[in-house]
Amino acid sequence: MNKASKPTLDDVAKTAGVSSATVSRCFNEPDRVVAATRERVMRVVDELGYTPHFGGRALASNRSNTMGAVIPTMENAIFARGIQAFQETLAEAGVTLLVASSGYDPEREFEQIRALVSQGADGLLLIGSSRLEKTYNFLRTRHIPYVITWNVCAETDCFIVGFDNRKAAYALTRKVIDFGHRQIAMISAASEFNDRARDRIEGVRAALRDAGLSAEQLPIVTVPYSLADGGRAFEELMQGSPRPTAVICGNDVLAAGAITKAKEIGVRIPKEVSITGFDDIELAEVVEPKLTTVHVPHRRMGEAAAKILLDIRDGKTECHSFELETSIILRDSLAPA
Amino acid sequence: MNKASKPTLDDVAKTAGVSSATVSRCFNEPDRVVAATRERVMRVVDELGYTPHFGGRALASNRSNTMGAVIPTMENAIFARGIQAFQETLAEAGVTLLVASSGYDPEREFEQIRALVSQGADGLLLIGSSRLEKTYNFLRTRHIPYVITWNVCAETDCFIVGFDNRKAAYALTRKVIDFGHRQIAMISAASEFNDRARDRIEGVRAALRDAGLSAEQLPIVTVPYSLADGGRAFEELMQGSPRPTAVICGNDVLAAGAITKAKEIGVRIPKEVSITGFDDIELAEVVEPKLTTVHVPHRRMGEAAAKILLDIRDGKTECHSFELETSIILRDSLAPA
DNA sequence: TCGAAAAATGCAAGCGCTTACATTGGCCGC
DNA sequence: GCGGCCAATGTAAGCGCTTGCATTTTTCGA
Repeated sequence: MNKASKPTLDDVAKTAGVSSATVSRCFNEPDRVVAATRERVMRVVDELGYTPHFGGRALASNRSNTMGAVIPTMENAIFARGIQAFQETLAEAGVTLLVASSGYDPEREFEQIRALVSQGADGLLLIGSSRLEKTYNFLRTRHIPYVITWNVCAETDCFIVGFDNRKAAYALTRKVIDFGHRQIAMISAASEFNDRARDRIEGVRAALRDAGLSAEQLPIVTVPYSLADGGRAFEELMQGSPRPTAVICGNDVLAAGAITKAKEIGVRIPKEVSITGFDDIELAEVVEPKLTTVHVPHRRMGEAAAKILLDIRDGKTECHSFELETSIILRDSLAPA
Repeated sequence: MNKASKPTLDDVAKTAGVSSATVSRCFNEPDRVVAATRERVMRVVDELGYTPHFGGRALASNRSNTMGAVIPTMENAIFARGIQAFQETLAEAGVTLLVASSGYDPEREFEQIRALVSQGADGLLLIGSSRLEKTYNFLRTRHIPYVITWNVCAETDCFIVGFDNRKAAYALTRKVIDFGHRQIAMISAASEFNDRARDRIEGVRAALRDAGLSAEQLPIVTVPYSLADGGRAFEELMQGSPRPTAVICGNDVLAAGAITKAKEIGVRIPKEVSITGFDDIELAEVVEPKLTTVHVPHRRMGEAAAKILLDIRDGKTECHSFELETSIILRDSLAPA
């Protein structure tokens, strides 16, 4: 072993006076090696600072102990919590997580998925269900297990751990209407490649319709995902006529941006205008007034996704998709019209 | 090629009627293959949905095109922005990022670093400089390039892209004192394995001392890192006597938690008590009153770290450590005593 | 105490890829 | 028309590890 390079299994084996197979078994099937030998080997492992070479292992065993996740962005707290839980659950099973972000670009998502797969990801966590056809083709022909999160969808041949964005948005809008609001507007993330945003919009529209309000002329401002975007959108809506008395936001970040902007331009929340969010991230409790929003069990979603992927890897087929419940959290930003 | 398994280089080679070496060269040194052949090969690659096997590649070439990052937690926006920038910069160079989180536990950090290295990480982004001796030993004996971020430190033999937490905290405290505050308290993250927290505390103490105030009896409440923690700590401080007129928080999350709690218990900010944060994440502009804080160029830090790591990988040794400047952002949460 | 079964360990063949070196074939100048 | 050179491609030897099977050692009942 060249001292500038990593020690290998063989180095350990030679130093410990055993065969490389025995060293390998110390790592993979410790029970099959007698304690005395195992301890001696492990001592040498420590001494040499040996770490198994991932490539060699993946090549020989055809397993990588790696899962991948492609999320739209890491900057947004909305995904952070779920991914953190995903990672923790995987880590418990000795599996490493590879994270990549697509920047909400489907083409980039495709590339990232390819990259993760060739990195050896045994399975993938994906956000939502709207992606390029070729992406699905790739996943299918390569038999990559994946679980779709953050939404439920019609496709039945894939694993899903999500919640019903449409239903949740419907319930929330219902609540807003029950508070007496009739002039309702919406701030949404771009929905072109974002089924969560699309479903939320649909939910709002459906609730409006069912309440006998015009769903077609629901004012919607579509923006990217930052706080500042939410503020700008809010300002635009305030210039509309008739001015909305309630603004339903596609997520908490946009809602927080809207509230912050409202203060700047002197619109009192919730006295003049009510605002609602979606996700119930920490931010929702920090803004003043506190945000009425839809609580999403992000952590449970991440954990469940991890478990499903691990089950698939271990050949347990009993694992199935399931839908998590959301709930409406009433706080101060929603008040009677 | 079994149709249930991934196509290999040989499958491509056979189908295209060339040798595996030629296919390999199409990927790695396209210029060395004549255009006609290359196109034919690439067509087959598409047809078969071939993706190079990372393990095989890493094994044969001894390169992985992968960098790793170990951060304390993904849940915290403080790291998210910097890591996002890090990832984007790496992606431009065709390098994949592996992220792991340590939960602020040095032992776990060691394990995660080992895991990333055995996954083939060519380099590592690490947060801060306080970690186990054995971790540094491992890094050193294995010749793993790493860059330390989020702080500057005394060690000169490693690459650093950070800012001076002590200096920044000093300047901020100075500012607080200039506003007339004499009863100052602090809420900090646990500093045992967290040099950023420690340096910030030291900076505060030094400023106090230089202003002729007693640094030794600075009330400090130490907590984990969540919003709720910040709130609890604030409540505790408010029961102290004499009651502080300014609370310096170790980061924006704690500060936001403190502000939120202040409202709950009826303490007016900044009229009765001023509060400051650190980091200048989005949250700082959302809380009411807006947070006076230290702006940290997270994105630039992430980008610079990526560039350094790429330079090291490419054998450019000219890259060196550097210190980024922070600045104080005055907002509404700090007012005269 | 002996032999058979069980437990522990060793042997060696790849896993998919890169790459140094060998081979082929086409083109040049003379 | 021929030798020599270069560009294009092929050959084959590993990279570090796992694992089925072979071999050695231990255990234990009779």
